[in-house]
Amino acid sequence: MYKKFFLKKCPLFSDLDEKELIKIETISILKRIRKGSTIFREEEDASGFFIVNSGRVKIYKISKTGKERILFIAGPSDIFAEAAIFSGGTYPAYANALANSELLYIPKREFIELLKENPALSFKMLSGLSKIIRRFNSLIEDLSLKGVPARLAKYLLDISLKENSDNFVLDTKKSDIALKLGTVSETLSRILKKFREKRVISIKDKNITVLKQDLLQKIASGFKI
Amino acid sequence: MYKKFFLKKCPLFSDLDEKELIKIETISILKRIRKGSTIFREEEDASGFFIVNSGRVKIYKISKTGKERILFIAGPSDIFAEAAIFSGGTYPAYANALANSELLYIPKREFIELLKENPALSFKMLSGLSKIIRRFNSLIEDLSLKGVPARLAKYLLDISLKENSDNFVLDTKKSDIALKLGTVSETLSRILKKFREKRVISIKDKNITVLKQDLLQKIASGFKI
DNA sequence: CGCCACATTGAAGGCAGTCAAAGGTGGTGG
DNA sequence: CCACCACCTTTGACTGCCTTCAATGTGGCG
Repeated sequence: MYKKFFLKKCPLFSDLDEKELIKIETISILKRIRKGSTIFREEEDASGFFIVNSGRVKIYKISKTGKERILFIAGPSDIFAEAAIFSGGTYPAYANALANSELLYIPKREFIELLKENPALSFKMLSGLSKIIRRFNSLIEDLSLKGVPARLAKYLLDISLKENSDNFVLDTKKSDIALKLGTVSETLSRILKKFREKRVISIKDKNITVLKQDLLQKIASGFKI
Repeated sequence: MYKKFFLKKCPLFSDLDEKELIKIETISILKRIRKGSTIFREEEDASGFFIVNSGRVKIYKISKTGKERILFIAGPSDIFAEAAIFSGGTYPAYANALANSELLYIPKREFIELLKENPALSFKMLSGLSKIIRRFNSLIEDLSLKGVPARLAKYLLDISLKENSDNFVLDTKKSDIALKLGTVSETLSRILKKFREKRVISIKDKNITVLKQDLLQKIASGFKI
């Protein structure tokens, strides 16, 4: 069936056998979410977690002053809110669809039942959760050790690495990239301009070419340009 | 036996029964670490994880510029480096003893064997890991949404809550507190001075009294004094 | 007493956020 | 097909927080 195809692509379930997959498939629910819709809010009761089939979902916090901080943008085959279901009964952040999205919803109650029956699944999820810890760890490092130019440099290098090319097109609007980097669009704009002036990159709209990868790497590790 | 007593206090194992505890006890090794000693370095092979019996251990990163950023100070019954053993084969940070410390070391290989034989253990650990994720989540929130005065206010409130008193003595030197709050001692000094001037707290050396808890709470959530 | 580590204070400078305004750019409806 | 609108992006000016550097203060201990 349709859903199983997506389950297989999710690292959390990638090692499961056919029988286990079918079980998860049966308890999961396919949800179509319209762009801009809120999937859940912070403090809301966590009734389950999600896997992204298609589209993009932003997971974010809002400060008392109304400022938004994106923790994570979940794309196809990413899962989110999975930590919520073990400890605490509420979601720790907001989730909102950046595009029309197709999500697989796995209800907490049924999934926990499943875990109890399939202990091997627990072990696999341990590794999944510790990957999240790694990601948070690196996010903390980024936030506390580096300034915005370094975070941006790292972000660009990451894309360049993933696309395996010095030339790539941003798939996110710049104001969202800014939020993801923990800054605002104005600052992002200025720093991109600086990078361009220093001939570190060339940029035309969303089209970016890395001109000096070595320098960009130095900037990513804190070097001031 | 001696070791089991500490295992029980650790949230990760709090749900385990007697038999499971004994098993972990048998594979664990008691280590005495002298103040100032390095327990492991970033990128080192992760051969296992630790539980603090007594003493204090700082987990920190070092930036390219040599700046130190404390991620976490582990005290009695805290565990650290547990995420390292599931994903990635190396430690993601440095660990150094702030005081003479007694640690319980749980070797990775044996522990994984144990998990395979005792699937229920995995399930219980899931909840432990997700608690850690919650903690990271709140750390990220602190770092990215708030300024130093707010972080300091929260830090003081946390201690006050833990000690269950408006009056307490700092057990850490101020320059280390500064690092933990992601700032430097000069800034910490200035903000403490400001708090004192505004009569939010009174402070004499390491002795602090919270005078206006409500105001301190407002500061912790972003209010500017 | 004098050293050492830690703490405090002052002055200066930079990074980044906010506010405001002026370009784009794409989509919609007339 | 064009005009308008909404949204995004860019730029400028300003402000404030925090860091850095440097100097001074303080307290413990040999």
